[in-house]
Amino acid sequence: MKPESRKQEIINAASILFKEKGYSAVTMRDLAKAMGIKAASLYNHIQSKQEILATIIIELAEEFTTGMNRIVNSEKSTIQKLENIIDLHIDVTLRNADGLASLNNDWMHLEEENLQYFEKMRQDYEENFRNIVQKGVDKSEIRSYNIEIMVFSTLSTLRTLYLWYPKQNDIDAAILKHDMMSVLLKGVV
Amino acid sequence: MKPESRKQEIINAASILFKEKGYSAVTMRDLAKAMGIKAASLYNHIQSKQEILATIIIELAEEFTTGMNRIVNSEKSTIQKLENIIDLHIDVTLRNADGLASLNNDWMHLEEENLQYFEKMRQDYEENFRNIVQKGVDKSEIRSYNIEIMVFSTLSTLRTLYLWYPKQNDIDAAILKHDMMSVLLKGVV
DNA sequence: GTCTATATGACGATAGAC
DNA sequence: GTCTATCGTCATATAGAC
Repeated sequence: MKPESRKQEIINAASILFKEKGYSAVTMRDLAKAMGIKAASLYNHIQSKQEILATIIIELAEEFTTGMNRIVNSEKSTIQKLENIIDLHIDVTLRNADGLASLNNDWMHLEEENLQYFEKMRQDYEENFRNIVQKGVDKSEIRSYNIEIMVFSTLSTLRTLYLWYPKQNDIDAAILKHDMMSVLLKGVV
Repeated sequence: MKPESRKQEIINAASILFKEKGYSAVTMRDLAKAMGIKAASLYNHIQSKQEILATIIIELAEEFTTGMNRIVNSEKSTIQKLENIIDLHIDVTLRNADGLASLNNDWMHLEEENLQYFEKMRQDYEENFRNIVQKGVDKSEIRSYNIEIMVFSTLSTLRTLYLWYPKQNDIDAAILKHDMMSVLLKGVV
């Protein structure tokens, strides 16, 4: 275990609570109680409740953006790119499943610049995904069903991994990746 | 247009607001403003904010339960049953996409009996789904990937339809059903 | 770094006039 | 059926002692 800063401990505790009840329903008193301190004491480590949410979401969104950019710029086949995207989602989910709940369900409570920044990253991510699938169809690497439905279907599954994976006790990450690729790609290839 | 009761108008307006910001972040004052009246006036038609949430969610959950029971008790092949489940989700989504946001994201804010009732229905639904897939694998009607992953993947996509379908302008319901079946089932059959 | 005390405002909901 | 006025509670956040 690396020693965690008090701020990071707060963010981790908040991620769990936000996952259970959502950002708006979690109070600073709830969070303080989970940390074993009083609400006022939280403000020695963080500036606001909003800052906690932004830290959780923006960090994760940037991970996805970085990962997707690397995949897009790689010289790989469409199938390999899709495999890398599945990999990316599974890796992030394993590392921070709790935070992904906020990214998926509470992004609309971000304020101003962070909201715009997040929405831009999400839009770019989806567009990159769509372009990869489209190019695969053009090159006859994958079947030509409705592109939107293929993109939507795959992304829905990957985005919901955070809800499902922590409930599976004894499934190995490597096996998960393999089976996930089979199920998601066999419908497409 | 059928004439709607004032209560139903409130529930419909609430469904839209809950979809946009989530149950906890929507105030009775927000809802009243959307209706063009004052917050206090809402209470002539509904008993509480909680009652609105419960009405939205329980009604939809019962639709899914009824539909699933009919499918389970039918004498059809596994493939046909899966097609019927996809049909069910698309039909409910077309009829009440806004309400499905609450069912998916705000069920944890239900209180007492309604929370238990909902959780029981959801658990039964997933178990019925899993049993249909399992039986299909046993009878070699569908491929034997990891059952949990197939169930999770399909259900994730169907449950997220409410987010995606309203954004697609000109896609016909029949075409949607057909392509959705292809994408979801070809990965399985 | 945590505490007590508190400022300031918003929340869900009710009472009673019209 | 809608209004104004208001109650009691809880929200985020700050000030300042220890």
